[in-house]
Amino acid sequence: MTRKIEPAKSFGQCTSQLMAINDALDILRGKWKIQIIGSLIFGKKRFKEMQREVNGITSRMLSKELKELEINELVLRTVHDTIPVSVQYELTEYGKTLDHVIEELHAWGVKHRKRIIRKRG
Amino acid sequence: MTRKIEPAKSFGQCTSQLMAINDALDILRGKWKIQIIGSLIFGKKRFKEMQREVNGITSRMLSKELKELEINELVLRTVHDTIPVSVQYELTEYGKTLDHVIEELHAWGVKHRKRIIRKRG
DNA sequence: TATACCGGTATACTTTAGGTAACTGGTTAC
DNA sequence: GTAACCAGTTACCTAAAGTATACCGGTATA
Repeated sequence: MTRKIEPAKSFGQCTSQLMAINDALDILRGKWKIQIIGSLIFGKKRFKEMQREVNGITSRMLSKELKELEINELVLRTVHDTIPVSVQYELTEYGKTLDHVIEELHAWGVKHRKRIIRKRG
Repeated sequence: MTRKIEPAKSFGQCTSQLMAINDALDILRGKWKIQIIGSLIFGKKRFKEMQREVNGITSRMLSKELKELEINELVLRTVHDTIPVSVQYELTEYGKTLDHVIEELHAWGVKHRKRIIRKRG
């Protein structure tokens, strides 16, 4: 579940910096979050559509993760009044602000991966 | 992952991008990693010194996490031949390359925290 | 002699993340 | 009428992460 955001404790800037970092990490943490965000980057998707795209995810996990992302206002869920109902998920503008974070994670991850592979020969 | 990456990419490219991101996240994963790195940012520290600084961590967890960081070459462990022995931990140059990632996480986390707190009133 | 610091281990326990599989209520197509 | 698609939910289970507590050999302090 999402870690509860706690008020800054009195002993210093450092602690509140750590909390901010952990707030960010909490949102990206878990096996599926980044993949789900990734699958929404190029546009709206329906539930089953995402389940097909995000390899190996069960409906239970997809549902759970999407709820968390929705609570954090990174993802918007829209129910269309068709018959049968269709449900669209999309990144909010706010969700898109994760761009830079993901970009940095990616850049570092690529370097790290190269380094590890080099060591192994 | 961002818009500068062309939409017409293969599934394979996407997967390897996800892997890189997850490689990076894996290293920062867990309750204590960032705090430990944080406590080393301003210089070398001894084991107990870190345990005092990283609030609430047990020696078991600190030991475990430091080992992982050492294996990933982010932290260097040095045993000094004093009596009794003292052990110093420090960030490697490689470890310091995480600073951009951490900076982005921090920047985003701060905004997120403000947003959430504003909503609560 | 007792106490506390150092850098950790060992053992046992609880909590959480995530997986499995079955099922819901509705709709459409064969 | 039965099979399949949609958008999920429910109950149960396992493995990993994390906690609690005690302990180790060695040294230093009172």
